[in-house]
Amino acid sequence: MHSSHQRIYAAIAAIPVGRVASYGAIAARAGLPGRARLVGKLLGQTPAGLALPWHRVLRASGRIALPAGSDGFHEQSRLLRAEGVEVNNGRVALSRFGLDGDLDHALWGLPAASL
DNA sequence: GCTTTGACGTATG
DNA sequence: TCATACGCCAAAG
Repeated sequence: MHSSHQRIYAAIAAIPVGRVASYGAIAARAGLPGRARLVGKLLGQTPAGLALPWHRVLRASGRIALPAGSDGFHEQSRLLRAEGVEVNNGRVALSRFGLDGDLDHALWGLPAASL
């Protein structure tokens, strides 16, 4: 059985440590092109405690989707910086940390442990 | 089964 | 860079 959220979780889990991806990229990676909102909604409903690198998911603009100043916002910034991702005022340079950029998209699918 | 709800994306000004 | 509009459509109620 392959529920859409299962594939979405898998796509998120596939983001290498120290890299980020947009909601749209996750959706596409999950075989659901154009369903970025579904990814966001799912994460919003996903209970904390689930071992998922949700913090590596940003908007297409490279900004943190959560409301600036909220707990989640700060939490996400913290988790990203802990992995070496530079976060400035809730923004990340996708040109350097994004998988969508022209960087090594080949990293997709590689288990984080092998990096 | 119809309506509302999104941690979104792209286009446009 | 900000705002506004519109598209998208699976889940939740």
